[in-house]
Amino acid sequence: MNKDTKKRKNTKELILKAASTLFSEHGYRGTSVRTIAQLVGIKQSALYNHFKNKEEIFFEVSKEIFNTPFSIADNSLSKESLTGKVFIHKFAMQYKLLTFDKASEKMFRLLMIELLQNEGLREQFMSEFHNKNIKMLSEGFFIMMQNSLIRSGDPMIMAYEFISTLFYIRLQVTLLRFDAKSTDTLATQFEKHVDFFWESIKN
Amino acid sequence: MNKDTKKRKNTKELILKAASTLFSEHGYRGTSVRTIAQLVGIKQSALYNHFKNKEEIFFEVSKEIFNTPFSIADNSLSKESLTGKVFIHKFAMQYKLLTFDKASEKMFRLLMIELLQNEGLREQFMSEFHNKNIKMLSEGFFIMMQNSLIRSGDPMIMAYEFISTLFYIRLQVTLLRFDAKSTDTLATQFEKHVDFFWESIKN
DNA sequence: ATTGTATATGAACGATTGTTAATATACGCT
DNA sequence: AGCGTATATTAACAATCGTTCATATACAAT
Repeated sequence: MNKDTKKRKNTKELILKAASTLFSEHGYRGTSVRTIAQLVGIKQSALYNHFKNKEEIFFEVSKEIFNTPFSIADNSLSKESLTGKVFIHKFAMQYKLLTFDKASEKMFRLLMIELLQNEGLREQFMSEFHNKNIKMLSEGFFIMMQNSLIRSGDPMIMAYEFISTLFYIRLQVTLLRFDAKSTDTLATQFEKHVDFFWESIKN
Repeated sequence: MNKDTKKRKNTKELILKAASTLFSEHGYRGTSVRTIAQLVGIKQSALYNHFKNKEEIFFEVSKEIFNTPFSIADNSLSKESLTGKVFIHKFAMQYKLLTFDKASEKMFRLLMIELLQNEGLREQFMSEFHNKNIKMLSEGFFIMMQNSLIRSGDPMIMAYEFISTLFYIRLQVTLLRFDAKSTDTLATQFEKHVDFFWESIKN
């Protein structure tokens, strides 16, 4: 009774959880409302007590993709960036953490699967995933440059160079883990990238 | 009569062309055999005179993805890599060319769309797109190192750093062009990457 | 206890899917 | 000219899709 009550209460959340799992494995089109309902343990018609339609379920799920922010807050940036290599190391480790975090991984997979099928997702990818990081890193490198911690150059180019490798490693990890393959070879890749990159820009 | 004859003759090719366009825009699941047939100008049942089923059409199309090799042949590598920056510049320009080439772009889109839905594509991506390039570049950097053209270090890490940014730019270009947006900002990004990278490794 | 509300089920719908079979048409070959 | 082969059409199929509706059940509030 008590269990049932509890179960009833959070059906909506269970639906979202099931849907996010299925969407991140088979995409929007590859996931049917019947499969979602089955994973929750209800019939498909019951879904419509909680959501208007399939699209709304996907929309709710996809909102989760970009609300896992990097923990380096913008205001502490100028202080952080004075630490030079520590700053970029910290950033890379955050990135690594998200790469191997189960929930983040799921959302990253969903993003990759639907990136070319969903214009809204593309725009969010550009603004939240790319521009935001480029901006933050550019500012960091600019400050480092002003304090002669690194050689002079275009901070945006540096940001590009730095983030692109992180992204590439993440994509590879995601692909390997999707097939339950080992990511041992890539385990230290993030750190190696930080080392190489810092050698490239340091004064 | 003559025209019709010609049309008849290459229906199979027309199907593949139509299918590759549709698959690269809407993915495998998002493309129906009726839509393919419609684009060719025939009824869907006629497709089955040329292909066993939908999957076979996709398979034939996807074979095209990885058969656009980089023109830098393996045997000329050791000679090429002695040119140092010229070598990596050449490589990057090849990459840029493919990025903006219509046919290559289409195949790259298809690859990205189906990457997480098709295990075979993932494996090919890893072996053809990743490992092959890493290997070629690693060997190049190794030779440059032996000839003191660049600073010492792990050639594979260098290869990683070099290819990841190229890939990241290509992905961005592909996304922007998918929405018919301008890629002006990214036009010189490849060259800037080469310059930055060479500064990072040169002796 | 009764009522109202929220949530579940079962059944059905129209649309679309990939595929097949019977049939028609056009072409090259002898 | 006629025959055989290749390729087209028309029609239908079973399956699956997202969605709706009438109805049943359980819970909270009165």
